[in-house]
Amino acid sequence: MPIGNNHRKPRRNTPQRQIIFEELCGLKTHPTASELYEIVRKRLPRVSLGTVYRNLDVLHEDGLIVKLDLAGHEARFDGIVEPHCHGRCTLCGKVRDLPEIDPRKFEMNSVEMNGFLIQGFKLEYSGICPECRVQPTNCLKEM
Amino acid sequence: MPIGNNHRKPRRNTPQRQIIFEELCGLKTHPTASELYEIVRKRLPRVSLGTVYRNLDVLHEDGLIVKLDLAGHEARFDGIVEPHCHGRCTLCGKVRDLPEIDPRKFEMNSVEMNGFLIQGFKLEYSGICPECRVQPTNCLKEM
DNA sequence: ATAACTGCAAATGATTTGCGATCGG
DNA sequence: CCGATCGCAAATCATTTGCAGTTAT
Repeated sequence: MPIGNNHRKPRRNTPQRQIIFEELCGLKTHPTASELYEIVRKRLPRVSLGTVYRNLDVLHEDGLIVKLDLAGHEARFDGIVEPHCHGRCTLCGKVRDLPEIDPRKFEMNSVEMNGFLIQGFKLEYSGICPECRVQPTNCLKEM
Repeated sequence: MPIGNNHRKPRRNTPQRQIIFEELCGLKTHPTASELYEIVRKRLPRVSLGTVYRNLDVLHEDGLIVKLDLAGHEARFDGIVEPHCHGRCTLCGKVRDLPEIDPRKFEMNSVEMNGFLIQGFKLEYSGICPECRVQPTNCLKEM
């Protein structure tokens, strides 16, 4: 398959998918799959956790929701797809929305954003490594 | 317990811990616990995976190694504790060391660092949320 | 029709933990 | 000594998957 294969797979508009999407978008929090499952269950008592996982995958794949893989925790999901950052409170553990990165602030030790006192950050790049730029084979040895 | 409780717990210098640490520091890659287990096993045939996990925890807790919780993957470990960033290749999946962040480059769409073509990044803050700054109780409800 | 989708239950895979034995300080 | 640590095995926890029945298009 060609690079950049964005063939949208055929999707069906099932009530499960619709309700999972609706409920997620109605939240300002960042629920885990299980938390969202409990919420969705109120409207669809027979829904399964597997269906929630599968639909979150599909919605994420289609760019309709955001999947947050934050350090050392289960995945959390966000109905807001506009680019923004997240911060986890070191005291209560909650994940908060934070405004888009302001690069100049990284020079400082501790800055404030929307009342959130930022003490640290973790930055993870993605892209193409030197080897794969030359010879894009699957070299899945040393990670 | 007081904030900033850094009581160093009493540690014992076991051969297992020593060898796990040595082998990790001797690698330029970022092994998972299982990968490191296989390596350590060559010198300690009777070591258990649980011991590797427990020692990696201890070493991380004591700041002797770095634990990488990269998006959607098992944890990887790094013997280099000097601050630096990591990038995952979207083609081969390998994790690479990258130089410390250069904030100005974030303005661009695609930049290069040490031959690694950076196409995206994920930023995760940590700090104190507005509520906890006022009333630092454990409010572990909505995350 | 037919392939995407569902609920259910079992499987998976990473990590943690209980336990009785061991051993470092 | 004695409690930190070990090996081992079982447990846990999030997530995925196989399957047979269902349903959207």
